[in-house]
Amino acid sequence: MSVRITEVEAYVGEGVDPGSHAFRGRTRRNAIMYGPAGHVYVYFTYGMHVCANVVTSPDGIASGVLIRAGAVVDGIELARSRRHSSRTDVDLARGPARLCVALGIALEDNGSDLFSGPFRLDAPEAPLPAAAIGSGARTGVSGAGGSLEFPWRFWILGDPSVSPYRAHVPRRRAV
DNA sequence: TCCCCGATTACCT
DNA sequence: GGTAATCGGGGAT
Repeated sequence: MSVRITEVEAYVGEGVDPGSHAFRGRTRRNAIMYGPAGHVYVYFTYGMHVCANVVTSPDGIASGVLIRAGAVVDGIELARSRRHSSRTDVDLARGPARLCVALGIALEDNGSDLFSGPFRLDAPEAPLPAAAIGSGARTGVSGAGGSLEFPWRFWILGDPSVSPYRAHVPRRRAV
């Protein structure tokens, strides 16, 4: 099956981007981010969800682009069977964890190569004009990393498969 | 070891 | 619009 990617977020590396898993340096979890570009960095979060990034920098330098949402292009029956709780087709891959379920991306796919592994990334048939792409603060990232200091969320304007923007500040435990 | 909280989602009212 | 679910990462002790 395939999706057309409609929303992404960029994360760069060590000591530069406080929203990045690699901000504090290399760990077992983020090791793939430090590898060569074109590999998939998959991580587990909230005790139940999996999200996927494409590594975008040369070997030794950490970075990644989180794939946040997509619209199913082919294989919609398969996507529906994987995303049983999805009420509408537009929600099948609307959100980073939902997208992984729809595409069948699991933790064990961490590190897979987009040029030789089970997943592939194609260029769009026709590039979108810049005016069709929105940008802003990243979703769900606390602190400065989630502010407009790092306006590295990009989405296709008006596309219904783009995940809803959460403007609220992450909850903080009351004193 | 302990402990807080997260690159979220589904389901409730 | 609010919140429970659920567990591993990694900083703190």
